[in-house]
Amino acid sequence: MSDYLHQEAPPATSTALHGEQVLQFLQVDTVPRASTARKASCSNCAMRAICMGGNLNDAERNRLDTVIHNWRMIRRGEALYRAGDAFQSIYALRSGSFKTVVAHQNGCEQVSGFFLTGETLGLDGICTERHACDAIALEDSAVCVIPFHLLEALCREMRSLQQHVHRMLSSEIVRESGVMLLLASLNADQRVAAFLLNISARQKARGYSHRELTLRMTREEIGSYLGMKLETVSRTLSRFQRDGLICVKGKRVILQDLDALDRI
Amino acid sequence: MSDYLHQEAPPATSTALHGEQVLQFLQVDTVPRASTARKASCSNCAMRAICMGGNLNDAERNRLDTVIHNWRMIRRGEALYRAGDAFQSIYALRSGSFKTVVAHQNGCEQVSGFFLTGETLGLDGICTERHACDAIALEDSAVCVIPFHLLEALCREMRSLQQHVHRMLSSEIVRESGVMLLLASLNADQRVAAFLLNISARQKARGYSHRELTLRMTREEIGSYLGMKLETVSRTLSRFQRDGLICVKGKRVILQDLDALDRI
DNA sequence: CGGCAGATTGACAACGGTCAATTTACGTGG
DNA sequence: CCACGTAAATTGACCGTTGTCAATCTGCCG
Repeated sequence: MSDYLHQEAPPATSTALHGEQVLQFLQVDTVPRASTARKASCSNCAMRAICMGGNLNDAERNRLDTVIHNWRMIRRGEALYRAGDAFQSIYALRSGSFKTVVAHQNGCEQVSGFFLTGETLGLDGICTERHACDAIALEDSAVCVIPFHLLEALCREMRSLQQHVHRMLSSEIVRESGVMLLLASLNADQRVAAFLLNISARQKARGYSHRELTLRMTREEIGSYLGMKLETVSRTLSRFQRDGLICVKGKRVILQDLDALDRI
Repeated sequence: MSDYLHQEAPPATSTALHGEQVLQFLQVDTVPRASTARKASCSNCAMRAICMGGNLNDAERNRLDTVIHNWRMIRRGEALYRAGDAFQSIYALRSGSFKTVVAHQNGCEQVSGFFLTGETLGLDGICTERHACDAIALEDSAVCVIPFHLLEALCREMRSLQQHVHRMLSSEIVRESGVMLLLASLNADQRVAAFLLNISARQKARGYSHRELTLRMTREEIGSYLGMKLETVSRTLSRFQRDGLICVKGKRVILQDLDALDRI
């Protein structure tokens, strides 16, 4: 159940973030200024273990630094990019969270993914040189800007980086297969349970609590992602609460019985 | 509507296959022998315009030939690879068609894609070094075997090939986003219409008729892919026929009113 | 404190699922 | 070439889950 929505292969070093690293990370995060661009550095980034440079050594990470020139702040509700925008860079999420939204001519649109700290955005733009969806910040967020042609050039020189980029692309494919499975074969209860467990697992991989979640997205956005109406999401969460599986307080959800959720 | 299921960016040279190319292609196809391995060559392959070497020049294609050692016949119903198999190669579909199936512990499984001649299989295996799904031949088929580590090595030397591989991976991501949109926001009629139009567009890109389709998969497989039951697929096709949109004769479907299908 | 977006809950309807009965298509062997 | 057996497809009747519409409640921010 929990891996239907599997977002990303869990990092080999899931030894979490503690003490100094978190502080350092938060310092960066607490200088929010919309649209600011600043020098970014992988070498001393708290996310380096689970981000782009996951399987690189120090020397390699220093080379990666040369192509990651800066980072941007995106305020809640603002777009990092929009469908149709020219594709130039991919983005490593340094702090905050995003949703991606695919739209269709007739006006219908759907949330195609949620992205948490350490995950990578923008891969959809590579094939056509234009982004295929909107990426909207769910809270004030910071992203590292990685110009893709520079990354490609470096990939031609560094086997380890090339491998990482290929794995990143492939794991996005596998993640989406999981969502397809969820949408095509699970009922409403199972979808919501899978969603909660998926967020939980991703929080855990980042060293945060996997039992206390803060859902930054609305019920409507969850529903859109899961292919159901917001009322059904709300009803399902309420029922889970009545049954003692979770405790819901608005956007805060505590998972009280992970095993039972997994068995749904 | 038609691009919900968009499988692959339409090839720049959609000038189709004619005369000699098709004959040559069919010759290859008519030497089916299960599990045979033979020398493959991109340079004189009928699929070269829409396959791996799409944007390569002759010299580059010759270099690509050095990593594509052979091709394999897979009989209808047999697996090219199975979930959990060690990942070593990706596969270019030379003739025939495949379905990919993702499974889950509790026994439920879902068709995650259909692959036609010229399309590429196996990208799901890159991220974990193991395949994430089964690939099953829907008819006797032939695939070119492309050892991925050799392809990666060549990508480090050839910018154009590197770009092609990245685009291929990215377009698989975009394709799956389209399926997610379909599964989450369309009703049964719209899903079936989108499915037919998608197959039609892909046939057209390969120089085949886009009005006369031969659906090699069963109603159950279509239903699995579209997240609905086989009875609903069957009923929907029957109704489309009653309304004069299509003509159904078992696995043969003629699209009589493409515009109306698109407007559903 | 007021205004508003977001969330919850209820009543009812409808779309698609389930179960079952036939019919059709296909591959195998006589 | 036809007969048979099995898998696939079609169609109908009925039911349940989820969507729709509406009322109400909660929480946040100016």
